Amino acid sequence: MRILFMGTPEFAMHNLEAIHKTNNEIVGVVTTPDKPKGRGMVLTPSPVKAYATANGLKVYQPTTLKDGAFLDTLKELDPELIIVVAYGKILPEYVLNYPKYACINAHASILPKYRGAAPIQRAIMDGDKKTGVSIMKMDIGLDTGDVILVKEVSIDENDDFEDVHDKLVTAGSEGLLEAISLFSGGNATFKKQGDDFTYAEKITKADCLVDFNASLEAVHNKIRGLSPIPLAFTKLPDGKLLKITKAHKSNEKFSGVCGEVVSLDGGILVKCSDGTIVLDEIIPEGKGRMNANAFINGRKISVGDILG
RNA sequence: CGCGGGAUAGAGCAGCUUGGUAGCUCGUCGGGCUCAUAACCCGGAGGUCGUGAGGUUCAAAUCCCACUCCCGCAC
Repeated sequence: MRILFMGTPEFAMHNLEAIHKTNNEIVGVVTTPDKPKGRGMVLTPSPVKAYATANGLKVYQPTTLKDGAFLDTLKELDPELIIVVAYGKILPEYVLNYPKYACINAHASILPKYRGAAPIQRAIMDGDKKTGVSIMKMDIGLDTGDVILVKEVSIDENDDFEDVHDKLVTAGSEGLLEAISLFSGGNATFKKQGDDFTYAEKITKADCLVDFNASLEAVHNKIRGLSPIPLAFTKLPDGKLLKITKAHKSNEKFSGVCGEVVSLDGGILVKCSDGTIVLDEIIPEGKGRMNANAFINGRKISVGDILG
């Protein structure tokens, strides 16, 4: 099958790789233009572009699809199926309607829950026990298309964003390959999503600030849902930022106020409303990641300090 | 040339402002105490202070210059 792939981040890159390894023909790869990124604002290609380039696939990086100029490229490549995974741009109707089969999209949630930008993080932060990848036929709306199939994965007690992300990459690749064969066999079916939807809002800086007045469960969910990127953080008494990369729950109870460092035995133990969160690995402002003991040994924190 | 921090013992740091060859916490090794211990006590090993047969100086981890690498923020 002649496939046009559209995507940008790492998640999409892995899906592209999975499809590329099958005998389907990838007629082109569309990704967002290179952007100045990172320290020094170096122009950096997207993970999808990096993979495509390394494997000799044709890469297209239109600034916009709205002006219709992309239609020429579309005609030239003449894809039968367009697969979109986290591309980052809204597809105009002329693109959606072009391919013989459809434009399909892999979205990292069990639709209609968590439509939008940050489905994985939101699911973990909400304490969900499972999530999944939905393969849908795209329409004009945001993640509103009819669902073709869903692959579920579990969210385990201590999974962080990266763990779930990796599970979803695998599930997503399987789902896409399955969908491709459904289309080629003429067996694709579509199911309306219904009205019971929720949105997974983009993660903001405010979402990343840990509130130790919340429950231990909520604090733990936030930390793991945001690790290893963008990372939950709190503030040290001197106002410096302290990002938290790994933490676990403790049943020990301490007296004190929420956010207080109640012990340094085995990690940085911080009191929450109904329990104690143990910070295992952190990133102090201006430093790299280090385990809690290293930070403690460096005499940067002591019992009684209030975080937040 | 987006903003900023950093490079000192295996790890995390102090010392640099007011130059005089290095210190703290942990780990590690040996010994002791103990029924026992990741606890406690005693002792030891371990550092070209990122690079430059650079500059200044009687003397540089410390001041000046160049370079390399690492990291945080922002995006």
